[in-house]
Amino acid sequence: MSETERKVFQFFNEIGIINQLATDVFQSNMPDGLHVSHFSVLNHLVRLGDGVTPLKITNAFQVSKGTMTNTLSVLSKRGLIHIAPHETDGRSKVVYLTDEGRAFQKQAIESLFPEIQRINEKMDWARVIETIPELERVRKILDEDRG
Amino acid sequence: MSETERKVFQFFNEIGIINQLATDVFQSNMPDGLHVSHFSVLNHLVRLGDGVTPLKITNAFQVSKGTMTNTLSVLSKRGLIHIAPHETDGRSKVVYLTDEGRAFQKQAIESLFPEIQRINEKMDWARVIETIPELERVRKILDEDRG
DNA sequence: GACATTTAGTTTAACGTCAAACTATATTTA
DNA sequence: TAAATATAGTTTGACGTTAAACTAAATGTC
Repeated sequence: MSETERKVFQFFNEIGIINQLATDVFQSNMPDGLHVSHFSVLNHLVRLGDGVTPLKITNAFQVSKGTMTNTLSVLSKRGLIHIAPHETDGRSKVVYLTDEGRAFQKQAIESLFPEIQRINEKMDWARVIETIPELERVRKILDEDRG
Repeated sequence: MSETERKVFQFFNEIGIINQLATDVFQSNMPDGLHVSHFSVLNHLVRLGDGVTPLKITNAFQVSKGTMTNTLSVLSKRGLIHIAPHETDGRSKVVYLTDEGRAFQKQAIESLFPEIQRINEKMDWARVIETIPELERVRKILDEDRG
């Protein structure tokens, strides 16, 4: 194992641990029976636009179709999205955010602000933010690379 | 939402996506019925030393005790670890790596090297590696911060 | 146009994970 | 030392996720 390989492995290891810790914090801010994965779908729809098919969301998240069926049905039961038949394709459906869904996404993000503030003393967010361009680069390459 | 808050949110979002993509690659390199989580425990034992109680591993991974019971039982059935009674505490146990467990951990890491090489053309690993110190800093702060 | 193939979404069985209840052993306290 | 409390690990029920089988509709091919 070369030094580079060791470091690359360490990079992904750090990413994994940070993700777990951050996800736990985020999850603990989720209400009742809602999961981070539910938020993620809402967030995706807000940021990239709704009126989109389940399959498109499935591909974006690189998740199985069955998972998305389940996630969307929870969101729908909660009234956070509305699922309509596709206008021209009888096999397909179209997913829309409801006002409640948009409100929930906004509120979920804002619920993290106190958390961010609280850690502010220890964490130099400016330096953290400086790593974003490199992380974006990595993310894009991995994303393009997946089969 | 301030610019900083937006960026912090973006940081964790990038981390999450990278983690998902990388985990998927890693998972697809796992044999038969083994999961990344199983590897992670083996990796932890190799790096930080075995001869440790299940509870200690549980705390390190910030995972429920039931989860660890399950993970360790799979690893044990596979012969990758050996679970012995604790010498002085009748409630407790001690987990040891077997030779097979060590070999598996080594092999799992090495199975990623071709993957790393393959992406080499697109990815400037040197720049990626430069982010590690900042990621370590973030990880340590989040880790200390958890309740 | 009929039949085969592809595509979108659902269902099912298995498994990882969690929280909470539970068992067994240690420790504390009275 | 007896009873209460705390601790280590297991079990249980619920749920997210997966792969694979399945249904229904669209597209391609002859």
